[in-house]
Amino acid sequence: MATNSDDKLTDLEGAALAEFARMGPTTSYAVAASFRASPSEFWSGSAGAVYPLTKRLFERGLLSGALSAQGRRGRTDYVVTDAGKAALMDWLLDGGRAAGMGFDPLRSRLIYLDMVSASEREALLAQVETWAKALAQQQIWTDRPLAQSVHEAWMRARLNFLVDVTRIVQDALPPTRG
Amino acid sequence: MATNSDDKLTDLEGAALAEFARMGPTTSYAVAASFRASPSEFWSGSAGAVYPLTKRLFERGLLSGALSAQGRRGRTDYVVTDAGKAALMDWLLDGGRAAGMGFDPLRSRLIYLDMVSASEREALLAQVETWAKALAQQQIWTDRPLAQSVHEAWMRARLNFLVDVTRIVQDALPPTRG
DNA sequence: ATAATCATGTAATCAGTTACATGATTTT
DNA sequence: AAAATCATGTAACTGATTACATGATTAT
Repeated sequence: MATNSDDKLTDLEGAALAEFARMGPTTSYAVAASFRASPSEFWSGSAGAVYPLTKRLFERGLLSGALSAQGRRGRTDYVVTDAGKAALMDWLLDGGRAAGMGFDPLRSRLIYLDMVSASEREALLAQVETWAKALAQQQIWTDRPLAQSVHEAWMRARLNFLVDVTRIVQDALPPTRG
Repeated sequence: MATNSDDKLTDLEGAALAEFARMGPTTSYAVAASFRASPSEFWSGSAGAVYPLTKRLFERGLLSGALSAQGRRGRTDYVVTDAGKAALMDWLLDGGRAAGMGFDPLRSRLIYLDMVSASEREALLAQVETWAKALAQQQIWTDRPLAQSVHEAWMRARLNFLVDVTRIVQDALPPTRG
């Protein structure tokens, strides 16, 4: 028999499956909207991303689609299958991948901060601090306390990182030009 | 006159330009190697990514390529042009983008952690902690003290986040099943 | 001599982006 | 009636992935 659980879920696929699982039988549209509502700029939640992705998950047997017949409007409500639940757990509990460093636009820049002048450096750090503080106070997931708590913890950690790194940079780099 | 600085650099392009700037006249091969050596799993540093990217930057006038004639081996050493330096600074000092949340594989999973049992949850957090601690102690950029310091600060922040979040999850979720 | 590394590139594929297109339903 | 939102999807494009292919140079 052909094994169809060839490869692991991508992070976007995993997150999408989790959203379908969380929201019960629901549409691609709703999942896309929930990505757009998240504070991460990383996944656009565009139709061009989510509809093909949903189709993929469906074809792999991880979602089953029941077209809801109420009204004449075309609408497919998906449910996570048993295979889908197993794949979701594999993704969710994958400690190796969870431990990865991911991508951070601030960190990516900081390692080159010796290329700019002290004033430019300070301006950048000050600007990021302002915006990070604003983001930290936002109520985003009023309906999902765990997600909101995680977000707040993340923003706290990021702010601490910023303070830490500001001190490091101050110490490591001369006050004039790098 | 045709303006050719239409759009901004992507993060990968910015980082690549910065690497070219840092390493002086050097090859795509060397830049790719430096991406592979970085602790981030995010950019593969594969030839298929870096050679086309270098070509793009060259065609946009941000890099100029001087083919080094020593030996018969084909080899192009690139230098960052003045336009390239300007573009690099635009990317590097873009506070708005630097303040973005990026992508974190742990954070992406944590917000769904109410879907698993207490023991699974604890196993995941413990596993991530172990691996994160291992990563935190690695000496990666022995030749680049700023990059190394930033990396260490990042891993510290990530570990603090993990501790913080572990407490939050413990408080928020019942000890048995979510 | 052999193996490792330096160096460049392409091919097939995959998955994402923005933008467009359509039309039903619901709210104002 | 008009506007907003729900809902689905496609098209053109961009950029990244893995894998392959080639060959020179350097180290063992």
